[in-house]
Amino acid sequence: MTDKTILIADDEERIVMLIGDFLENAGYKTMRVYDGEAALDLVQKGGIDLAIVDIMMPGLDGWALTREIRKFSNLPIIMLSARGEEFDMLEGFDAGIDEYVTKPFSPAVLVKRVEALLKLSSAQKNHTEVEEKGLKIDRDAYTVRVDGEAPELTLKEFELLCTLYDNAGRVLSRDQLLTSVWGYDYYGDERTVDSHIARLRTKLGEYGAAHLKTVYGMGYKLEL
Amino acid sequence: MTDKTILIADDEERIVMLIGDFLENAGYKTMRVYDGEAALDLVQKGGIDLAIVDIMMPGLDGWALTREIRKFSNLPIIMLSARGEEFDMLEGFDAGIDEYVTKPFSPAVLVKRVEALLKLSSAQKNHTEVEEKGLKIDRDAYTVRVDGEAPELTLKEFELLCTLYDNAGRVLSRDQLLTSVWGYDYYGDERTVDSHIARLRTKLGEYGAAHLKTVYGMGYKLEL
DNA sequence: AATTGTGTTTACAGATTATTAAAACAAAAG
DNA sequence: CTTTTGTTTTAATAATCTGTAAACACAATT
Repeated sequence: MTDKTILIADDEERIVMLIGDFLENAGYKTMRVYDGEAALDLVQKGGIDLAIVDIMMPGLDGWALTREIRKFSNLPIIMLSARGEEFDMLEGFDAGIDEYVTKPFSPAVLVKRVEALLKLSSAQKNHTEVEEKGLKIDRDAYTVRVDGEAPELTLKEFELLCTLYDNAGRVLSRDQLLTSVWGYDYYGDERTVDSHIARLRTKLGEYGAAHLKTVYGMGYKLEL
Repeated sequence: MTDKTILIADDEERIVMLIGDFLENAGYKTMRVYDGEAALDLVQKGGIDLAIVDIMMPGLDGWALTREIRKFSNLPIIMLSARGEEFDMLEGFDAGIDEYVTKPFSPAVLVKRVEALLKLSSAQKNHTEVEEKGLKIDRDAYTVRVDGEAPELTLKEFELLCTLYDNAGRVLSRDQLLTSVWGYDYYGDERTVDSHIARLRTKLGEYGAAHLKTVYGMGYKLEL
């Protein structure tokens, strides 16, 4: 099925349960938390495909949470705002949210938004056929083109590259890469990432050497 | 640059101008109308690549307009809805709209949606217009021609080939192939697919060897 | 310059996955 | 009923991928 995991963060337990159940009925997996810190934790761990966050939360509120997430990820974010709450939409979109929904809302509408947003972001990813300076990824065909070449990548290499690509320009730690590519329950050596990076680099040739960068003490990043 | 023409239909002049200017800045041509009838006229005349229509319009409203357009065209349509009209959106997707945006919205978001939608639909078109060299399938006659030869395929082989053909360039998992060719309720060994692929490959001769590819760890794909 | 922490490279065994061939099974045709 | 044809399963073999380790290289720190 869809197999997408959606994070719901709101301090009103009632709301979280309502949304959560509805989304699960629609075929999504959900993770439910009641404050911003917990949400941030989970997003950092990886494996989340979309987040629904309330503006008003104790501690880390919706804005702050969004800002934190945007430091390392392009995760689609839907913001929940209560009617009457000051909500400057322009500011919101600038801050990095992708959608917003005002309470009260019909859960069905929310599900539609979730679907639309997931479709949108996956469509964007799929159609990166606009030559990003030499690198072209086709997620349907599982192929890569770089500088006219079409190197044969293995599954792990391909997924690793996709993850780096989706977060292009951002440094990803080995741990983040492991949970993103290998899964959150992977137990194994962090050097594994190094090996695959190495293989990727050689397979991507000159482009790999130039754009797949190491950040000493931090991890790796792909610069487009 | 892009050279795409976008139709904007809304009775609120302010909105039309706002969207229009923004889209033109983004490199699109725009046509602006203030009611449904005028919009329908222009679409029928042709030359429109995408339409943005408001739900609330005098005369022909957004729903009716969409329904009329859908009678003769798959034109990508983005629906604008005012806050509070949210419930109606559910029907929208069924009625044939491709995207929706709630007012108030950030113009930047709208442009993003337009881009995504145009890319999506142009990709779909490309797919049907691709000239298939080498492989020709006649679904009525249940025959295949490849490199001048006309290999005799069995039913399963033929259907398997059709499925791969319809998704050419896309990797399909064994599971996807099983449900597509054998039916969703098929319970059986995934290796079955392998066997048929093997036979297809030999029957399709050189073409099969060259174009019917296996993606390690994922499944199979047909490259035209 | 030596030390320590960190990244790279290489090689390889074990694990996973795919291919092939053959046999078992099922359905249709003669 | 037998034969033929098509389909599925199984098992053996082949190909390939992947994680780890060890040696090496490089950077930062003292």
